[in-house]
Amino acid sequence: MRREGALADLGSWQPTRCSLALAMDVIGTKSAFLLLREAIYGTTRFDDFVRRVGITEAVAAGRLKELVEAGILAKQPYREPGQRTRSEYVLTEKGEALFPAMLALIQWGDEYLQPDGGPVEFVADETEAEVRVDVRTDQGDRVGLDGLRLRRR
Amino acid sequence: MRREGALADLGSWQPTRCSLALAMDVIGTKSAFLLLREAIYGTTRFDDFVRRVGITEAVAAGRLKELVEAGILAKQPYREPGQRTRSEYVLTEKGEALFPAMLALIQWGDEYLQPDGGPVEFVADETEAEVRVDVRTDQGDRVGLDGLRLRRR
DNA sequence: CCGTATCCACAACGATACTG
DNA sequence: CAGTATCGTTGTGGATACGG
Repeated sequence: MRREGALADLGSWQPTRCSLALAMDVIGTKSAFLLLREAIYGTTRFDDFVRRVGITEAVAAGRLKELVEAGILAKQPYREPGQRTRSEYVLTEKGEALFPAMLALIQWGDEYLQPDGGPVEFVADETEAEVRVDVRTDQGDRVGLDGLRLRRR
Repeated sequence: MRREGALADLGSWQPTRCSLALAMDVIGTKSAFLLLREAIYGTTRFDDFVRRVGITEAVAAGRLKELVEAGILAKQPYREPGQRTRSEYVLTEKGEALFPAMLALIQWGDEYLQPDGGPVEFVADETEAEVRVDVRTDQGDRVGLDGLRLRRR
């Protein structure tokens, strides 16, 4: 694979326009990633985020506020019958769209950082089929880094 | 989707065993992500990493060393005919395995953070077909966060 | 249950200068 | 080309205490 040549062909590269750099400006901290993992796992309550992620309330409050401002989480008041009003943080569509990225990182960790694979996996609700993330062409063929090149849009 | 219930069913949760937390301990900085993006784009030389990522030499040197120690990059001396010996940083198999995660983040940024989509895209070398990353069951059906649940391994 | 307020430690990063 | 050295600033996060 001659990706370097392919990149050079693209000419001058604008780091500020890179989508990954923009993404990391929004979610580029460990705590943000772990909060998002929890949100994907279904956690919605402040207290659960704090306990399950293992961060302090101050950090959780700050990060959650940033994620809400970024439109990734929505903070909604709700009231169970007979209870007082509480807050919950739920993923927006923008937030749910991060699921492939999160799952890809979890999968990578399962495979290369865990001695015996990861502790949990996602399965389809009915069929129990395990779900995985991978890279495919629009024809549906799975592809790796070899055999790819960059194209300017 | 009742993921919260599904998670609660899993009982006590060990944050330290989470693959995402382990992954973030290794690549959990903005500069690490951007260096990996460059490596995936085909960059191999110190100087190019510094210029294209837009970080200082000190940061690049430190991060690259960590990525080498983590087994994600390999530092190799090489010599072009008639030139002096240089160093290059190439992705190991472990490093290449991060491609789906990186592409997923880039895709997310393209879609939600860029006004007109991202500046570049990956295409298959021969067919020119655009490649994308998504989540599927092992039967090949694309699935979203709804309709999934967690299962303990 | 859902946070805020302070203080502190350290990690991450930029700027600059310098070396083989 | 491929780094190292030093300095200063900001970001990130832990600990603790406190309030609606």
